[in-house]
Amino acid sequence: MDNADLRRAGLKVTVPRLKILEILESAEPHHLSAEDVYRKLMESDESIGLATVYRVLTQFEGAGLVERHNFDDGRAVYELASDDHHDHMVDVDSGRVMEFFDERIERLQREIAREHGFELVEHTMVLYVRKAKS
Amino acid sequence: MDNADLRRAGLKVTVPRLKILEILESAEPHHLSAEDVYRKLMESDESIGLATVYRVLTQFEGAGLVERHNFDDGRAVYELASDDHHDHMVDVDSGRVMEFFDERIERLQREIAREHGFELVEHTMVLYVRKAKS
DNA sequence: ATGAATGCAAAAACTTTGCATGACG
DNA sequence: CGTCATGCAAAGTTTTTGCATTCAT
Repeated sequence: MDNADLRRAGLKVTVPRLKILEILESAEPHHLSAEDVYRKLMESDESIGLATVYRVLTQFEGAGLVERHNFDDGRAVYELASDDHHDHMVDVDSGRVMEFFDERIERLQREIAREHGFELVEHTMVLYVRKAKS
Repeated sequence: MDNADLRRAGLKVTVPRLKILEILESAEPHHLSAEDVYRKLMESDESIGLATVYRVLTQFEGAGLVERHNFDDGRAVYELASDDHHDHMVDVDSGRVMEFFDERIERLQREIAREHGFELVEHTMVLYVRKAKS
């Protein structure tokens, strides 16, 4: 029920928004840059402007439908906001991005924030890794 | 002995490189964008091109002299690589960036990588926090 | 002297904006 | 129908590159 998701976010239901939502849902890997989304739209023979892609992604982010991350190569990537928070692990050799969740990290982060007199609002964590030598 | 640092990195000792190194050393806060560095150079009446700033920062990064981070606003910031690794905490209300180090986190990250069959090369972690309500 | 480094300007990459047209509710 | 959304093109940002000149060793 993507329609409902959009309405709930106060956004009109339009073809571009539905298509982009659909692309984000079926994306593998989950992380797409605006260009990635645009390219996939082209492949599906949709004539949707790149500007619209940016606008829609930004709106989606504002509405909490997607999350925006900045990996260390400097371009923004978007990913559908699922309820299950997770962090990222990047294989520096292959560039492959993996997702993982570790409760110990989550707990520790909240604790560290507290120890400094703050409360944790959110966090980003990316582990750059390499296959362990066998 | 910045001279030695540069030579050790295989870089010729030039005015731009020395000046930029100096700026990074005395920077408060530690994190400067290329523009920030450029602006400070202008203030010191140095006529060094912005392109050179980018080139030098990139070289420094390659040489391990500085670290590059991408905070969530999308522009790259550079910071002198000190031996003491640390992570960052950003106060979402004030925008203030703080540094901290926590061995428990470091250890846990290595452990998580290992559990997934990888070895940790490096990592970035930013905690977005807010002052705890009193 | 010779290769590396610089400055400038031009270009590339990424993202945002203005405006007229078209679509949603 | 009124407004909001879109497409296109133009402009903004940030970063990179080409090339002639200058500098370090």
